[in-house]
Amino acid sequence: MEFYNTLTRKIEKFIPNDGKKVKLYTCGPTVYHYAHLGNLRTYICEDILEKSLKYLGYDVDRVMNITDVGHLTGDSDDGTDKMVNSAKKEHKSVLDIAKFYTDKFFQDADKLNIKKPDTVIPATSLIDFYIEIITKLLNDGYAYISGGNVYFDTSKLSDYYVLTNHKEEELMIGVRDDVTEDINKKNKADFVLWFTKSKFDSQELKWDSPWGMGYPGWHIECSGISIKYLGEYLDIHCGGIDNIFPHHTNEIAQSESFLGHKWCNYWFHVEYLLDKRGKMSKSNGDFLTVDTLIEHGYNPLSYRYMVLSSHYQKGLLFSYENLDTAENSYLKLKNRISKLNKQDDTLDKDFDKYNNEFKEALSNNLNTSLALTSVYNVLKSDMNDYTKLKLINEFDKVLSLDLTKEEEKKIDDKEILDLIEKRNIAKKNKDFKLADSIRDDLLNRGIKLLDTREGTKYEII
RNA sequence: GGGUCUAUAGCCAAGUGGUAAGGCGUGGGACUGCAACUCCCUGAUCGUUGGUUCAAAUCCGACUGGGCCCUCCA
Repeated sequence: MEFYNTLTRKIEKFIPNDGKKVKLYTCGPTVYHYAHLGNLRTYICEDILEKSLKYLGYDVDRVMNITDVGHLTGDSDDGTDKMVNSAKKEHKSVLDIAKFYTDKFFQDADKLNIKKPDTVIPATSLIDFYIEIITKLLNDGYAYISGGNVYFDTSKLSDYYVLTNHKEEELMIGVRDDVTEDINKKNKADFVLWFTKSKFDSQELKWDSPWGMGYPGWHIECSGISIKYLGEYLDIHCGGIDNIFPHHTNEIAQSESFLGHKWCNYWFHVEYLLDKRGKMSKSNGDFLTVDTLIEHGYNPLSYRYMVLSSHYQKGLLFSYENLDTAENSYLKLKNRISKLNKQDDTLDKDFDKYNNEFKEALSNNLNTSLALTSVYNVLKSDMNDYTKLKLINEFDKVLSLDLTKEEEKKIDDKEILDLIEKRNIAKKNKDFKLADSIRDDLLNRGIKLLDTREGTKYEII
């Protein structure tokens, strides 16, 4: 298995710390709003990573956090936590909001066949441990108190910028004009570990700490949750590319200073979903969600297909034209598969050959586009249908496109058959007007007639 | 300004030194009363430019275009 490691900026062979056991951490959602399709692209790719590792024989232990505290608002610097903002707007408590959006997130993920990680931890559940980490960092001289807050001192590290290759002198201050410089910091890159006083004072969630009532900084939760649930040595840490700096950079700084050794060997980052205006985000561009797809009549899995047909390291342009293409391809593919004969047969000797081709695609930096091609290659091969179905079922453990799942028919079969019979009589009498009107009426009800050599059949669309 | 990813047919995209997979669409044909479905056929010298090599889309250099990051973001 090889994939691109942001830490070394190379495609590398993946070697876990402990044989076939993989410790995988993924940054979870900030639950103050719906997840948009861009967010979900990352989770689809991470889902593929987890399932690929398992398919290739690894034992994966995966943890995801839920950020239910401490993320500032981005739309403007108006001094409220995003969670608090939403809570006020919707007249609910902060934790109610968090629960609502957490549930919604997993429902959406489920519609895209994204498996829920084994362990999902809300950030607010581990405050004591963050305090423990911060206390040690203070004692060891990696942190300092200033203006009532605890800061991480980045000058104590020789390679704070490992992940980005930045040079501190070259960094611009205040790139975004809605952010003001914090005068309590000793160094430009220092960041807050614990807030007791901040310009953002309307935080509702506060906890007692050795430094006073307050709340944790924006990066400590991932370090804390990861170390607590996956131990001191992490194999892979995932997230969207926007997390590389500062979030993941800061996680490395605080985690390794706390642990006293290298923490995580592989960093896996997923590129953006773009629209004509640039990246899709909560404050820019069209805010598209799974519900948007459904409202427009798309199968959510068509979006998954679209994501898989691209590569996680490439920006993917979202447009309805591209989605139409994906849906069309996806439905055609399912249709071809549904025509395979389901009778038992002997397993073809080429089973392994195609299975290995699929595994190689995954091993090759998670080449999902090639993995999809494997499905087409199987369909085109001269193996028997039984073997084809068996292979496609195996592939779908990773692809998760419901490739062999038949739609449920909830329609009165007898009524349809009667109408088909009526249409056939009309056709025989060359009353094409009546025949076509029956066909159109059924189509409007979502029933498509198929005139085949074996007679007229129908399918639900 | 610095960093990072990226550039293959109308669109998505494979290719990891030996003269361009696959999917969708388009056009043509078969099938059909007409259509849909299905099947067959159909397309590109790889952003530009130097270099290395017997040989480069693939390696090296320069340039150009696009995305993103530089304390909200997946």
